[in-house]
Amino acid sequence: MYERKIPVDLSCPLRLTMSLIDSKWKSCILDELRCRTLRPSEIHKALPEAAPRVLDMQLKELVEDGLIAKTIYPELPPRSEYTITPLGMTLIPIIDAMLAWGEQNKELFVRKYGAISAQ
Amino acid sequence: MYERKIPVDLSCPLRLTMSLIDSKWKSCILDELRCRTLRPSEIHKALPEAAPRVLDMQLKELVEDGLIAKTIYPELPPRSEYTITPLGMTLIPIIDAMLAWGEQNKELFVRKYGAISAQ
DNA sequence: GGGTATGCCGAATAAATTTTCTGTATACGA
DNA sequence: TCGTATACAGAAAATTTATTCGGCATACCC
Repeated sequence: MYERKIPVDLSCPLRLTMSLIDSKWKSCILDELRCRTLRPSEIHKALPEAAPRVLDMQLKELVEDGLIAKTIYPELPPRSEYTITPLGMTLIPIIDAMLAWGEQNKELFVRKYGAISAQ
Repeated sequence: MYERKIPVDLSCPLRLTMSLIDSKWKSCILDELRCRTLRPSEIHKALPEAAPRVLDMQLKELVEDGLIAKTIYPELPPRSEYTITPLGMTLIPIIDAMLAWGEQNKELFVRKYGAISAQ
């Protein structure tokens, strides 16, 4: 993946948690997998705005971090599935809180930035 | 600040919330200001690992987003203070949840990455 | 004048992340 | 043989974010 040159201080619990989910699509992936199993192609369909390569990389990192699990079936054509792990499930309340916050305060920022806009 | 070329879809509530706090130090700044007013120099002291220039920029963005407020006193030498706003306070439960999660699962990732390490 | 302290900010550089493009592999069916 | 579908991954380019460097302004004190 990416070799960091500047280490991140993961002894700060806030930054540790952040580091696991603050890539562009990780929180969305966890949200998609919260209560269903999806194949890679289905995840791509669910998040069409994401570049497929990035989705693949972030899925791999989520697996490495133990937040989701991957099952590979020895079939042809190849088939695999992603599921959220018990550890990943413990992040869902945080995802939910962010979803709810965004929903509640949406109008404020639509007014400020437009529905689809720059940060 | 930074002019984005690729717009972010803020109509997704999850990504909207994320976009407000996923810069390197924003969540830490909100945590520092959660129950006290701090001067810029005090924020720098509280987060010594952050490059001062970055902290300044992220403080400015947090003000623009209405999550913190800045008071400038017309004195010399100049003095100013940052406070969290009521809107910013509504994010504190999310910060808290991430703090608690990181605290609870710290050992898992210390084993994996070391206390201070790459993502 | 020279040093301190405060708080900003422009610009260049460096690093990290995302995006795009391309290529691999396998077997099925037309 | 050719096209389809599935899934994965290397490499370069583009973009975004972070870092470093240097500078500005003001008034105080020595």
